[in-house]
Amino acid sequence: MDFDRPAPELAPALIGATLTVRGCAGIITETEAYSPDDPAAHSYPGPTKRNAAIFGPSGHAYVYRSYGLHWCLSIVGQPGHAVLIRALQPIAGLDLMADRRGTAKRLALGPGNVAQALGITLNDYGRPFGPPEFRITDGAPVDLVTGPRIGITKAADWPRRFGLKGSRYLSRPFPR
DNA sequence: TGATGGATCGCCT
DNA sequence: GGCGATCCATCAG
Repeated sequence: MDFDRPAPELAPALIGATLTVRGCAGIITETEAYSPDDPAAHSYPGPTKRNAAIFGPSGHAYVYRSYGLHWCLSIVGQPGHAVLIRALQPIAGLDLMADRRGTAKRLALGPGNVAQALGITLNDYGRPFGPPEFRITDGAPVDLVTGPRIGITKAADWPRRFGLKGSRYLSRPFPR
């Protein structure tokens, strides 16, 4: 996987890839692209202490807290570019995920749930993807669906949400 | 130095 | 479908 590219290219490329984190793994079914020219992106105001990882090397994790209580995981592309992981189809470590989630349903649908299921916290801020226990591996080519983004107020209608076509493992359906 | 407002989720009706 | 929980970087004064 070549991470060193703009988010709008990297986000669709990640769909169908497998994300492995410390014994848990899932197929990436939903992503959103955030580029530095995007008013909704955390990198939009330029580098700060909080978003420093987005301006660091590609293929690293950018972790942030959402609404004061959820962790969310993004993957850094070119400087200033990041891709939010919004949903996974769990394929390994289901018991551990269910344990962390407190339920066996919707194990990793929605960015907050993905991070919770995988045990992602600020400890993983800036961590590189690559080692066996923390990596992303390419999947077979897949069909995609595209739509407006979720949960943001600025430029929400930019078609920068990507999903695995026909998947049951989406945080929400895509509009037609 | 204080106020503000999110790349959300789950429970309640 | 509507709302409360709860943190902290950023911005205004």
